[in-house]
Amino acid sequence: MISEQTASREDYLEAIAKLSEEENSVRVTQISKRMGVKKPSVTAALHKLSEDGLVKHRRYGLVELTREGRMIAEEVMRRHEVLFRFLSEVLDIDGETAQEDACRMEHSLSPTSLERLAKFVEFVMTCPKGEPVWHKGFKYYFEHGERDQELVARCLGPDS
Amino acid sequence: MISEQTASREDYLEAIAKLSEEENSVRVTQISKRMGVKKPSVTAALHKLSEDGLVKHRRYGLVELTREGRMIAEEVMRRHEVLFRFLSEVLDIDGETAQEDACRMEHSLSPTSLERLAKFVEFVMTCPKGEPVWHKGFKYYFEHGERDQELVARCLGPDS
DNA sequence: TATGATAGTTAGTCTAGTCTAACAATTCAG
DNA sequence: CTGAATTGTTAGACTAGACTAACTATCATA
Repeated sequence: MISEQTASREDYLEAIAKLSEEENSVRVTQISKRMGVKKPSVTAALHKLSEDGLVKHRRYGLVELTREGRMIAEEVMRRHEVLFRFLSEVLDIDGETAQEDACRMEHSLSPTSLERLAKFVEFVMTCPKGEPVWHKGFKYYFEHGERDQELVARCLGPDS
Repeated sequence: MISEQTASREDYLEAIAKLSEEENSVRVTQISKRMGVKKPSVTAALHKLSEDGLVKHRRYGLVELTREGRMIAEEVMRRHEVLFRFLSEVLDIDGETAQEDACRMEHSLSPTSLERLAKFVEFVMTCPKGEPVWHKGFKYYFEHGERDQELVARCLGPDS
């Protein structure tokens, strides 16, 4: 289960999943608009995804994900979410760029790296003492091109 | 300059660049082997890259990158390198997985995120005090599923 | 220098994914 | 309940990128 999908197919599944959350029914035109693709392309894609049992779609009817389709879509959305949070929260990249990059990279992150990256973001963003000093130090570093000596000094201890 | 390339074209340029470093001349067969692609595919790709002025190649002859081709290849290799180092050194992903992921993601990282990520890796791996405590804490965290209280305690100060 | 091995190319096929143009179904207003 | 507007589909063309089979250069060596 959770067969390998192309980037394009993953994008369709993801778009359908998001539209399902936002609207109470999903139609070809909406998918077309959201993905910036013409309607015949959507019809063709739905045909193939239908054949593979990932979506339900009858001519002129509504579009729905099957259980398997939804699982794949959720997997893709998770990859997107984790990448987006890493880029925007940890690296402090602006939201628009982070979204665009996440959209492209979400198709090429292995499960191993995904889980590790998720842990990383969680680790950094839920430090029990608030924003870690080193993270402030990093922001200073990429903004000024050099380390903030005051923050370095606060990073005490022989091996810290 | 540095026109947009497809993933496949970037892969060819990258392979040619690496072979140029390793061997003293580059031929179709070598590219074919390295990329796991049949020779006619290489010929076809070289044709197109030639037309666009990214490689020099005469029938039955050697393959070389033009100045522009080399610039693109170096850009791609930099993306690969930065992603690889992030995955393997910061996230502590095993080398093989890190290489595979870097190979796929290297085609979808924007210049903005690339530079920020490079700074991040540099910041983490060249801490003036050696490996940062928080980084050890992260390794403990993903190995054990929870924070090492001793390390948390060492992360002192009101807002650290 | 002739010849077999190796290297490279050409021609043609296939798949995925997109598009346009034209047609068909559905829906909604009057 | 009928016709225009909207929505969706079909048919057909195109591109990128891969493949196989068959052909052609090139090279090395006897």
